[in-house]
Amino acid sequence: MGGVPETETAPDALPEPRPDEIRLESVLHALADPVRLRIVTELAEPGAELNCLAFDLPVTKSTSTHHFRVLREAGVLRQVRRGTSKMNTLRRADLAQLYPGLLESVLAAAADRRPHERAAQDRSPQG
Amino acid sequence: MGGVPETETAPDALPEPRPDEIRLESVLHALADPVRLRIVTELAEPGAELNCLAFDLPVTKSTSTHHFRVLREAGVLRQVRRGTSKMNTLRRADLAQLYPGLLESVLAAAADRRPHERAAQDRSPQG
DNA sequence: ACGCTAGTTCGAGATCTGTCAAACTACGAG
DNA sequence: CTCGTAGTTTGACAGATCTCGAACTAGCGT
Repeated sequence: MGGVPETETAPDALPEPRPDEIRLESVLHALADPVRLRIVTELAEPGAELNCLAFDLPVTKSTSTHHFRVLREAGVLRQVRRGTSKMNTLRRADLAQLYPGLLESVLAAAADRRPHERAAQDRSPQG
Repeated sequence: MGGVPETETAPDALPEPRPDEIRLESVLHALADPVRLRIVTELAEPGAELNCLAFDLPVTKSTSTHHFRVLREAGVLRQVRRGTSKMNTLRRADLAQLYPGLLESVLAAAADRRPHERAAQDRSPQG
């Protein structure tokens, strides 16, 4: 199970995989869940550094913890303790170096899918 | 069970989701499995149109069938009956239009991860 | 010390997933 | 019609995953 080594990326950062430990399958699996994909898209806002409960997730706290752990252990995000909270940031640089364009295309695709809230059916059957 | 509508993309094509039915999460989930990722990378060879057993997969026939179905129902590949075989092709155009750059970056990442097998001694020792 | 807020850990349950073996279907060749 | 090849379907099983509630830990303010 827990195979994530203690990386001294930051003093208060939780254990996360080193770049060479990040596996493509794990990243894809981490991104394949709706809740986690939502976390990642919200975290993709420029300069976003949010604590876990700052997200509007349709799950309980314990389930949130689970999803954040999956994302962290896959190498998608970093969690840093800060007071009573934990700040989350995307590991954009690491992912961009390992899998160039991957995160960007996923974010773009997810961003395209999200506007179902503002523009549900934009497509007219007749064109 | 089968929620995949019959799309008349080709006369002998197996039922597959229409482009607007392809969900990002399903694609990511389909690509998150090592066996399926391998299928996709082999299928990414230019002009590749392979039948199911043309792949060197470490699983039995029934498991192969399962994986091909997952990929097809996710919209990643297309299966066309041809004689006694089924030819598989990537739905590159559809995916590129829906999620630009996604498949490409996944393929590039997978190709970088895989060279331990096909190009192990390919790196020219001397110029 | 006390409580509040943020988050984890611990079962537990329901569902999904990957895998196999065996039996089955479908097409083509002889 | 019979045989072989290609693939599917079914049933089963082990393990992963998502989810929850309840109890627990850790820092901050008063």
